[in-house]
Amino acid sequence: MRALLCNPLHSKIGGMALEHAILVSLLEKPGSGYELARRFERSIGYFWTATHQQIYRVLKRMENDGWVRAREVPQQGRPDKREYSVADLGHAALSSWLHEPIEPESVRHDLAVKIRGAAFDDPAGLVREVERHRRAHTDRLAHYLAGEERDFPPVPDDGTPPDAERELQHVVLRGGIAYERMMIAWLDDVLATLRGF
Amino acid sequence: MRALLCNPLHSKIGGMALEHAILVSLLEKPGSGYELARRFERSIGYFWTATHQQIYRVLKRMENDGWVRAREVPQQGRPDKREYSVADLGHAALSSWLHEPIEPESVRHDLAVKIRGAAFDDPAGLVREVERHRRAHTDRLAHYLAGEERDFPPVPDDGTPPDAERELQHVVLRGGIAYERMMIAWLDDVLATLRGF
DNA sequence: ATCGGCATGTAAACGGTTACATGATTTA
DNA sequence: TAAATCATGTAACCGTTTACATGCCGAT
Repeated sequence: MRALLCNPLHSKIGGMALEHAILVSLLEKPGSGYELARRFERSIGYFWTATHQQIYRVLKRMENDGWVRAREVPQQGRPDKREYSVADLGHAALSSWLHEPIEPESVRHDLAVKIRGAAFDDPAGLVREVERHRRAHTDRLAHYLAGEERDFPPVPDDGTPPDAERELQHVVLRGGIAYERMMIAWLDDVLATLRGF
Repeated sequence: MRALLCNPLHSKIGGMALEHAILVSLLEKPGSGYELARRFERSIGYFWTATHQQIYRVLKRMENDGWVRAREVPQQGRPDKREYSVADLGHAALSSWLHEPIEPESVRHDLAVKIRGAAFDDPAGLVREVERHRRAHTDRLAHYLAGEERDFPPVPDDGTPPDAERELQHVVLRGGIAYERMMIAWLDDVLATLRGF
């Protein structure tokens, strides 16, 4: 018996958000592939990682699809660059992605696997590794807090209308801060547990 | 000029933790591919997802490598199954993975991309989506809390030595609980921000 | 009879990672 | 003169996702 083909037209639901992350970043500010790669090591990169190879490949595809436009920018003292900005098609693609629901993300949490695995090996041996992770998270927290102070100083409410772009960047950053604080507290819990053996 | 080959012997640092998640799960309790797939929808699956196709493929590779052993188990009223358990080589592989450091995981956070993208579309239109996510997280929290009550009831300290396997499973579950609580609080923050426009 | 659960797979497409590659300019 | 930064790629590999596929059993 033949199986039914049941997906007529709609291509790839979910997944593949790199395009969208790039669109958002280019809407916030146009830039070259190189500049995007830099941003993916900072702001945007805190919740979506990508390497320059990936970015160049995807950028090329997006240009072919008419999602972005490139402009040659001659520079002095530096190689020329191709500055990308979002075209109407790209803006529309982002908009339709924003309107389709995505599944609450499935987690990949190596450290949790390690912690449960430690029961069959050497629990105390994991302490150093967990401490390393705790340090990484306190570093990131400090970095986020510094960024918050720098970019989002408290403003007295003077009736000026809120800037959506800015407010939304801030609430995402607050999410990062909450995440790091939660992780640090949890890793303390893990350390206390490991040291109990 | 020729580039130097600079990785002599060690294959793939990082990545590829599915093997290790399977090893941990099989150490906790031997089982068939099908049973593992079930577990990856529950307990272990809360911090590492995998489909049955992936599991069967990896299981076969692990069997070839001598990491796991299969035992044919005839069943009545059901198809026979191949029950896997961890071999010495697998235990050793897990142990060496546990001892090598891993990078604190890089996050992939679709929703954060959406939230920043909403500034260029319709911020208010995201409210329903964020509410959906909030509901998913409260459901998962309730589920975790029920599991905690069921599997980890409070025990008066009567001097019996702590069970590492159990304690470590519990601390991982507490991590899941802390994560869901953090997410719910943050999503409330996001909703308040979105409603402010 | 059909549906859901048990049980095990193959194959294609896609996304991400790593290694390799080039070449200019500024700074130490 | 060496290292770091700017700038842009190609190729191979590997892991993940999705679609397709089979067949038995028990319950409704």
